[in-house]
Amino acid sequence: MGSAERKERQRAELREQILRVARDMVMKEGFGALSMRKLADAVEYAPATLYLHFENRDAIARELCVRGFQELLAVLEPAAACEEPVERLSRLADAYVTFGLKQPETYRLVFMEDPKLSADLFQDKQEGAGPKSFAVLVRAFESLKAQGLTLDATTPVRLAEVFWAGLHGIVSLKLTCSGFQGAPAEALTQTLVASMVHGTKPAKAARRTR
Amino acid sequence: MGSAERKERQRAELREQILRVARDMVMKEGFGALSMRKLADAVEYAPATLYLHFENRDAIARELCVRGFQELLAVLEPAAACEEPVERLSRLADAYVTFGLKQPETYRLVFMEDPKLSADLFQDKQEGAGPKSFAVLVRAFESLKAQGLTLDATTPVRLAEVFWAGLHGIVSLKLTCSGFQGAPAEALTQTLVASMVHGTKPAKAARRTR
DNA sequence: GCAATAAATGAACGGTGTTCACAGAACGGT
DNA sequence: ACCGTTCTGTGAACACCGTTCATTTATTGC
Repeated sequence: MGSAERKERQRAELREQILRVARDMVMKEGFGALSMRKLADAVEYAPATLYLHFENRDAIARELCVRGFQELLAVLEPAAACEEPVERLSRLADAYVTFGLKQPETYRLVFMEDPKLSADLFQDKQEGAGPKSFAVLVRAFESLKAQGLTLDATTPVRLAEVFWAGLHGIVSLKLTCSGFQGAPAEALTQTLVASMVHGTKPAKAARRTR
Repeated sequence: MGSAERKERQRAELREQILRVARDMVMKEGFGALSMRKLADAVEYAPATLYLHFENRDAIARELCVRGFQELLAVLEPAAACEEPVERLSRLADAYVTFGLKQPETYRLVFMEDPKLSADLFQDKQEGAGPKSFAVLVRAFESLKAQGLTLDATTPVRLAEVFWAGLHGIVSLKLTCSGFQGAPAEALTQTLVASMVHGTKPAKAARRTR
């Protein structure tokens, strides 16, 4: 009688295998080079079979997006554990940028490809990796604000949005317009951190800027 | 015999027409929807004819890129004329972001599509719109630094790079992850400006943050 | 073993960028 | 006015692409 469950399991397993192979292809050659036919070839099924498990190519991309974002969240979380607020922000920034540069194609897929793919990522305020990651940043700025290290008139949420934009800008310009910024990404990152930490004693953050 | 020149002129004119139509198609439906066949249809030639004027599709894209960047430079230049440094930075930021949001597909093509397309844009330090635009930002930060309104240990070039990254982050996140940032782009922009203007009296910039 | 259900597929449709042998027009020289 | 060259333009083909659907194959419950 357990055969129904077994079939279910096999189904899920194939689905998973498809996603694994798709992920590999994306990481190696980018999302643009992910074709249903090559993917089918790689998992040794006919192309049409993929459509028994995914509505279409975009559905696969969406799934890879949420997983990619989960990976990002996973590298942010250790950095978020740091107590000292400025240091925490700095580590979060480093973790974010490092992730983007180490996994350029994943980063592209999640943040730079198609609005249709990224749209869902920021819904589901409780569970999704998007809101969770963002919340980590907001908390960092709340800690900074508590120590009077942020712009007075600006909320932590707003600061987090701008900070994220800065990080995303650094990563995505490196990925797309590599010849643009002269400075290495870590230097830019720390300048960004220093820029967003206002107030009495930015000495520590400023020193890392050089 | 002026006929050689006339042919040259006709050739250039057709090339121009192809680019005009291509630009329209990109602005309306995005670069992804620009197909050589549809383009050939629109200019009423056979697809193969396009290859007499452009090496391939990417060559057309590259040309559109440099023109798109020229348009951006054209909206930055008026803002750069402002005397007061903080106000100048603020206007530059607004101009940049407004351009990106008003011409999303052009912006995507220039800054978010393919490194191969954007690579050239930042070479040619004298003539290119890329370096020229960047220089405008650097000058703005030089003015700020002269008034002691920037991070001490950081060069104007570095600050300009980070600032550009911030602007690019704001625009590109709006374009790709629309549901992400709650605040409108202008608000984010002004917070970014306020963040990068350090020193004695950021009151003016800070007020615009709200 | 048989009927029913699920999984997998081959072939097709309409689309893409690109190439190339070929046709046609325009030209310069005689 | 003719001819050979040179440039412009094209139709047909190649090799891909995502997606659909009727059909076949395998698996299940009885």
